[in-house]
Amino acid sequence: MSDKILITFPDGNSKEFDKGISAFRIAESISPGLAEAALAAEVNGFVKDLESPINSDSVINFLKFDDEKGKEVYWHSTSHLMAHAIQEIYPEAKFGVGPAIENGFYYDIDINTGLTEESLKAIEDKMIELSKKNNSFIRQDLSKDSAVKFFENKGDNYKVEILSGINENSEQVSIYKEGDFTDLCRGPHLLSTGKIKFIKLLNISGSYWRGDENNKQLQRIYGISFPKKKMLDEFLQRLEEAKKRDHRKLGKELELFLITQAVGSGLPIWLPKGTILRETLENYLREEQRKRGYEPVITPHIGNINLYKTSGHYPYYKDSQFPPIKLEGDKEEYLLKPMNCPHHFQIYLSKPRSYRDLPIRYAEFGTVYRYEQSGELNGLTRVRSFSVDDSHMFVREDQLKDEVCKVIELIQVVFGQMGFKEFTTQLSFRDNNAEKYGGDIKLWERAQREIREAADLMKLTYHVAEGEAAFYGPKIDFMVKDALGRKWQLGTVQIDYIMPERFNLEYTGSDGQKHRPVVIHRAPFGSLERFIGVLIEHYAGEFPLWLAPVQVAVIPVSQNFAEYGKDVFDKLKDAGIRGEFDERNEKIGYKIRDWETKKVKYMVIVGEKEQSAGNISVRKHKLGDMGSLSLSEFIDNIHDEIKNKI
RNA sequence: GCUGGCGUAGCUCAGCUGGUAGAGCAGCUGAUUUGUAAUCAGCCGGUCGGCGGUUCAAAUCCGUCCGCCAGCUCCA
Repeated sequence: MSDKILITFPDGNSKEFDKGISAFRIAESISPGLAEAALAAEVNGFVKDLESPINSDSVINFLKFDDEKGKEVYWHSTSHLMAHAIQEIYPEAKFGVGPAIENGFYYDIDINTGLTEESLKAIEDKMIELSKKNNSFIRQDLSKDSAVKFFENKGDNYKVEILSGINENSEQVSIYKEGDFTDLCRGPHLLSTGKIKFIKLLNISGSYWRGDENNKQLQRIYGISFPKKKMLDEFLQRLEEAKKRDHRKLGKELELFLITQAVGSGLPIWLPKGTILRETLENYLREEQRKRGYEPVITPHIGNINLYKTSGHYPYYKDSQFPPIKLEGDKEEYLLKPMNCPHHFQIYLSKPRSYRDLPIRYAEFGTVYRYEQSGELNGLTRVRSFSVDDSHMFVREDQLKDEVCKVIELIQVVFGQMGFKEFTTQLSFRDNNAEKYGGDIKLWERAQREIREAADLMKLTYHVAEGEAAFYGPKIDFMVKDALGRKWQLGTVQIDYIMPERFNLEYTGSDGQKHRPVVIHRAPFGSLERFIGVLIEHYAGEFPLWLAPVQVAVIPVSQNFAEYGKDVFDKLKDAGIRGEFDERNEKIGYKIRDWETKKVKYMVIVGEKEQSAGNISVRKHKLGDMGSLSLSEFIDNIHDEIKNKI
């Protein structure tokens, strides 16, 4: 057997090395720069420590900080370093889990002291101190039993619990030691702590052990780290920028919506400007739906509780509904509707249906009410009253897939129009926990198959999330991130074989027999509130003209030109353009600044020059003075921009 | 719902270890009549989130409730 191995690099070149050589030595042999920058190595597709020996012919790829997998190793190692620092400061600390996440890392710890901002600073300082010691991360493989003994001895009962959950078959586990700190970990890690240079601990929060609210709540510290100061600064800068896009802040500044205790938590009020935005979106979707054969309907905001007992929602979601309204001296109870479907089913049931009638597509911007937990409420993205751009479509079995494809097409059109390029698509399927779901497993399997086939036909890139289905059926969810990187579900398509049975929905087939339609629940926006919340952040409040509540501000240079300005303003208004006339007694610089901060796209400025020439000057948001042109030319341009939804 | 943080004028915020509130912006009034991101002056504006308590005295200390923020849990 040869004591040489052949190492192949990403560029296709290969080179011989001694058997058992570490990835680090290979990197060194290429260049000191690479050895310095490499954080870990991907050997035949597996991420490994740089120190781990390579014993056979391999394909190797060095991971640096700009690789996602490299970052993961970097941040994971930082979480160990943080745990080490915590152990130094709070020797009684017990450790939960501490993974790398999308932006940084966290560690869950159990200590008796409540952590504060100052404790974070202290931990941070200690981390820097430990990093300077440049301790090596040393991996040790050992049997599960001795690992259990080790952590029992250390008093780390959470680690012991993790070990007891590790697959019976795997006898070997690994621990990593760095200075005086040892942690259960499958790795891989950096060579040493000195690689971790710039650290920021971001926030503290509670988190239930193993994500179960019946367990003890641990303290979770989130943080991030970088090899270069500039990267940390840029990251913090981006956080600041993101805060400026926050829809709660912009919603207030741009006077789009209001949430006030006087009305109630999670009950948003649409201000005039926000209402323009919302109605514009609604009208846009109405038109897209009209083209696709949807029929608008309108239903009441409350309904007899029996509707929801029939549907099965009431028992499932009793706790997250506003309590029923009981009529005095009457046995009847009404529910603020938590969803629109049962109402729409009544429309279907209102007369006999033939196979020729299907598909039937009822659409409604229906406002629903759900009593969300107080800790969940969040601006417009999580509220207690929201309006679903809902539709329930009743289709024959043979029409189902085609109809789902049509819905996906509509969602793609809508997201495309809004410029949402970065959204994820998730197929939400059931898991094995039968209690969570209603209906026959055979129907579920069929529905999941249909959904997957439709998603493939429409060339969606998706991932499957088991256990994320609704209780009545699987769904396709379209999710978008907000300014702070939190994922929100917007559009959704759900297949439902169960409600049709519960409500005894039927149609007469060509064979003269009764058949059961399939129901599709779908909403491209999802909820108007959430969608607009995310949209505000997406555009940072700088809406495309067709959506902008104020499209043009008309600003006379001084009050001497107010009359001419008013005339221009009236003509814009007659042309259907949403404008405001700024006749305040202020200097022009003041007014320009004001409209710039309000993110109004066009300012029309008129003074001596314009009045005598009979034209206008245009200033564009962020771009400045665009020169002068005739009013009619300007109106044509604006009309084009609105029509083309640029 | 849970853990932690926060709650002072419409907005953004100051107010040290207790001595009963302050700025800028916004608003109003007046002067100015202005040329592409803040003209000047004056005025108005707060039961310091609510309720209890400690104290001669509470925005400040304690308790409790409410709300907001971050995360966890939940999400038809």
